[in-house]
Amino acid sequence: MASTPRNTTRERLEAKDSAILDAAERIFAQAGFDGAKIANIARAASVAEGTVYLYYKNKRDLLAGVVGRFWSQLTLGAEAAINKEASTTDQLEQFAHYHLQSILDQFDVVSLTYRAQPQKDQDLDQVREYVKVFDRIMRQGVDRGELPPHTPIGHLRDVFFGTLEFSSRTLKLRGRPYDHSVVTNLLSLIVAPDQVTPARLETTAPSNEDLMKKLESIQRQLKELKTTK
Amino acid sequence: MASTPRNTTRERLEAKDSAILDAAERIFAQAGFDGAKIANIARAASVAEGTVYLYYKNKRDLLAGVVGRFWSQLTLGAEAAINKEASTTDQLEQFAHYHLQSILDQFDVVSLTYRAQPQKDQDLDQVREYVKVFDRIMRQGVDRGELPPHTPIGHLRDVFFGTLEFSSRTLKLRGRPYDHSVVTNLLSLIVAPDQVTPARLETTAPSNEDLMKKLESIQRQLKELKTTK
DNA sequence: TACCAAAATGAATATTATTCAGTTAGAGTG
DNA sequence: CACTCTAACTGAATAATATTCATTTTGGTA
Repeated sequence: MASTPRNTTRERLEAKDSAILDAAERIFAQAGFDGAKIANIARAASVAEGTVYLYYKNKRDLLAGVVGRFWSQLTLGAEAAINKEASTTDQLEQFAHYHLQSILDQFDVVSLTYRAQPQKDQDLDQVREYVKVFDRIMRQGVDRGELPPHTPIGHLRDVFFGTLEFSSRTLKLRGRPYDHSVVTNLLSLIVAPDQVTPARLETTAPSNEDLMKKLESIQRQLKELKTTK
Repeated sequence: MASTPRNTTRERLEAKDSAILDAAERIFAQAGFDGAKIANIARAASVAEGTVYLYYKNKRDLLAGVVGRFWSQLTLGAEAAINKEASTTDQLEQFAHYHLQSILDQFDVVSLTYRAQPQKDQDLDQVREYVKVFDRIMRQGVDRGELPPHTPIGHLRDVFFGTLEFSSRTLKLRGRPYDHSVVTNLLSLIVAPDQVTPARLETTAPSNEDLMKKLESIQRQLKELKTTK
């Protein structure tokens, strides 16, 4: 009952909790929610099966622990990756880059996030914290006058995270690695056009080759018209 | 062995399959994947538990059946909801409206989609079919000259579906109904600026971009001519 | 009608998440 | 240091449920 209870007991408990989460993360990521057996997780963490249930109410709660820790760490990493002195555009790019890279890197854990939020239960708090990183950059951008005063931050938040997540799935599906054009493209949509060097949609200015192709197409259609007539 | 085997046996089987899918959809949507018991689904479909396994290899396969049917029907509905004569912008708006409305309406079934795609297995074919609706509109838009020739359709596809899906989650989370501003906002990002805002003043000599626009306009007029014949 | 294969049944089996009665460890106390 | 008491831990027992399979039913065909 010391007034400074920084005893080793707490440390031991936290270490064990950590070991369980480590094992669970590895096995969940590898085998998926259904494929992961509590018996295997317990063995990997060097504890008895029953011990897992002293730390987590059930399998789903254990998953929530894994996923929550993941997003917490992601939030820390994001804040480290963003230079708060930089322009809004640059900060957004830094964040988008960090986010896409991270969710590609740990795609399996990210996928588990959906299993952890059964329908209408409240979101994981840690995910909500992470999302606030975006809101902060945007609000700062408006305050600084680098974004229009009526910027619809809420809408753009869904554009930002939705696009990056779907892009990551597309890249994974095609077996492709990180692709920065995804980030460039997204940014050109979100921030005012004149703040991004390349044109909107990263559409390169039409080359003479493009013009020629278009002309050939028109020529073809003219020929068709003439023959149908 | 009739050459027209439109016997009642096949119909009976299909009706039973349908009944099983109906029951499964209802119970999966209501209770989630884990909460849904095969026993309940079988009872709701008025068949024995074993019968379910004559139609589907296992519970996950049954879920895939439910989800696949859902996206197939969505594809049909989308094609009916889109006026192929309308401008690209209008078609996109029709599709976005239809999509957002649908995934809000049947949010629970949509959520199940993720369970049906275990990690690195190939996507559900029916989802891929659905996505093609977007690609078709965009390709048509480029061909018609209503979109720039280098429009990054692949990227924009992720923007489109990612944004709408995340927006639907946000709306559900907040207990909000369908909100058309989501669609408007998204479209203003995707379609070329000059289709939403007035063109800027051009004081410089005509660029390739200007030439291209002129050509595109001509092309559009030619197409119209062709179709009116 | 009799026959046969396909379809259907549901009790039995197998797999696992979860519980709990019993055991161990280690901090506090004299 | 020995003793006590509680919190932490254990793993065999339990419960829930997905899946199987030996048996029965059905419906088309000769």
